[in-house]
Amino acid sequence: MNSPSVAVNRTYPFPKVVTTIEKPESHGSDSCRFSLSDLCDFLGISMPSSRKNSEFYFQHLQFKSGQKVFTTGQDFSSIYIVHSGFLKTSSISSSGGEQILCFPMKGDIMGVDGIHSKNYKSEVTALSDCNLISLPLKTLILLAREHSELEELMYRMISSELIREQEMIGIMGSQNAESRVAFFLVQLSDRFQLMGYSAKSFILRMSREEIGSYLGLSMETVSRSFSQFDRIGAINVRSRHVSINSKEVLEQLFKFPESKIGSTTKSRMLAK
Amino acid sequence: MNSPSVAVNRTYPFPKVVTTIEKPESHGSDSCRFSLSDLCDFLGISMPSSRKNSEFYFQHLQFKSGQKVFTTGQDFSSIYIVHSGFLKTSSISSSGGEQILCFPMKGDIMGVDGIHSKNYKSEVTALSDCNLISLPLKTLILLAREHSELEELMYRMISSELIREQEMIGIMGSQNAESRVAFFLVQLSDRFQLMGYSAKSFILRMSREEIGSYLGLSMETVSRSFSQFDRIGAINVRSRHVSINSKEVLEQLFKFPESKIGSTTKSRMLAK
DNA sequence: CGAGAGGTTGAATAAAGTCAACAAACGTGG
DNA sequence: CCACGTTTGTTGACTTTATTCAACCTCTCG
Repeated sequence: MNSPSVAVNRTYPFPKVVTTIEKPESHGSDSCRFSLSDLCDFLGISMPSSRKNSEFYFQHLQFKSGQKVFTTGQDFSSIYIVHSGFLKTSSISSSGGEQILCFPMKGDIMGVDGIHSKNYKSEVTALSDCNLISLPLKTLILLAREHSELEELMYRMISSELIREQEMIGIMGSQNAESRVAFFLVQLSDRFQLMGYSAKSFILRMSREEIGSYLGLSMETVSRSFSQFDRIGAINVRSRHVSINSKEVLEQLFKFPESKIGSTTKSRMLAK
Repeated sequence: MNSPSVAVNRTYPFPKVVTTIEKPESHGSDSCRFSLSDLCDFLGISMPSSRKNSEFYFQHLQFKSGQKVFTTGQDFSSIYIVHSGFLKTSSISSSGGEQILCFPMKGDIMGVDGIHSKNYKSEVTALSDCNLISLPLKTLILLAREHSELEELMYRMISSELIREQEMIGIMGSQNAESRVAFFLVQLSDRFQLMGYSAKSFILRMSREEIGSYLGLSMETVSRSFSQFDRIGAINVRSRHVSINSKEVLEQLFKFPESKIGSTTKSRMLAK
């Protein structure tokens, strides 16, 4: 609970931001400590009655754009919650390629895959300056025992991650390129709305290549889909600036198609 | 804790097995009740010290091939552990198609996606006669509080599910058809070995179509890949009977390829 | 203002999906 | 136990889709 963001930064230096690493003391001390009451507040749950007056602190870490929060194989101890900012989580495939798994933002949980074998299976990189809350699993479990609301929320957040991944598998398994890109835009728009930002107009924090990896497509295909959506008037894209003119059209594009069914299968379905 | 498998069966009848549903009492009572000590034994953990002499039972449910364990949208209360048998979990996509998510077998956990909003997001169907242990979440949480080994195992099992799904996303996002099919075979072989069955020769419990859905491929493509592997001598396939001649070759097929990188990306990687 | 990273677009290619026809396996009842 | 209908799996020919490659554009930021 001492020397806040330094420890993390030092372990996984990132070229671009080396110069900014050595002055974490510039954060006010209250920007590095996050009380239990702050946490409960942030998560929208009540304070545990048993700790109403306890001074209990979590680490509140700051990351610059480009820095890694943790990397594949690193020893696990904490899960992280995004307080602000945008990130990407990725895993390295057997043949060395990067696979983007998700783009965490405010309220998202990260690092759960580290629980299983006590080392992270994925890595997380900040796509913008970020504030994260570090929740050591041991602490969390102890707190959960005396605060069932927190306990339930933990399980629900993890379950929700699982559902998100299931949805992703479904999309990758059955949707064509345009439909995937439409899904991405709708998902992002919904997310921004939930965070209180504009659902109609936003800036992409990730590159076309990262979007492609996330969706299982090549960068060129993502770019072409964007251009196509722009052409039909559903959106306006100008490099990373996106505005959505018709979410309905995007939703149609997302829900309608469905390739890869196999025609034998299809005709047999109709046969009944 | 009464009328064991009936309750589940009655709620989700499956045409094919209707005749076998009405006699669940034929199971001996000890085949329907599964003590805490049995559970700990099965999971490979010690008994909680606080309950060394407690008579505590879980439901031990039997399902016939084809029956559904739970369906999408159904109220959540329990997670399930596979004691024996083979199953499939699937979700229905927005356009009505079935997406297979995994093929649970001995030791696997099912239903975690139900925690988030108190109703299951996927559905589970038995592919063979099965024995499942029903673990009501409430009970499990209470037990976990007084038995940290169980608590840790719970978290680890869920985390492991998340990792499995991440791997699946990686494969769907970046591997070609043959490589996916090779992965499927290797995974299955490993799994059988772990359960003490032959890793070299086994019977597929699922159809080509189900494999295709699982891997994001059409049935025809799966069939062609099988034939191809047979042709090069890596395996022998005869309908659902598979024997593996060279796991090494399959592993190569799985690890090597990697399409969908995008050539622009590729040349830029080399440029550095 | 210039270099380099990031993004777009067209043309060619490869990969997987589609359609169709057939074959093998299964199981049900005569 | 065999015959027949149904379901499941295989294979070839063709089409569609997305990737690949290459050239060019455009932002950004140092």
